[in-house]
Amino acid sequence: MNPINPLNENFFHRVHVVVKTIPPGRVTSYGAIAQCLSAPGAARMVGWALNKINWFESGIPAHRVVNRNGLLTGKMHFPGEHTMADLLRSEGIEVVNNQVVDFKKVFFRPKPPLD
DNA sequence: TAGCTGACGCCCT
DNA sequence: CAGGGCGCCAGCT
Repeated sequence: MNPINPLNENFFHRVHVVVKTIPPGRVTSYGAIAQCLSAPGAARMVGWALNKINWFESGIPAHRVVNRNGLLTGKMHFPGEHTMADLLRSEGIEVVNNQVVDFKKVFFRPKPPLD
């Protein structure tokens, strides 16, 4: 394919792309995505980006994105209170007390779209 | 138009 | 050890 200009695309769009690359049964952190986009510290924006998208409509597995502690901080924004946890469990991820068990093991480090 | 907020992360006190 | 504050970038009001 033609060389996609990563800088040409808004940070917003890039976040969506990266999150989509997260395989089932794996999770990542906001900071990892932000850092992946060469924007360390912009982790806030990552979660904020997911908030404005229709994850179920866009097909973006936002439930696979948790905070640096492996805590399901974004679950409160889901329609159900345990929707996020339920989705993760559905993929084989253990979730206890709103926290991903063995977060380090299921942690997936996303790579830049440019590759 | 300018300012504020926001699903976080790391440093300082 | 715990709590509070600042920084990140871009969309909203």
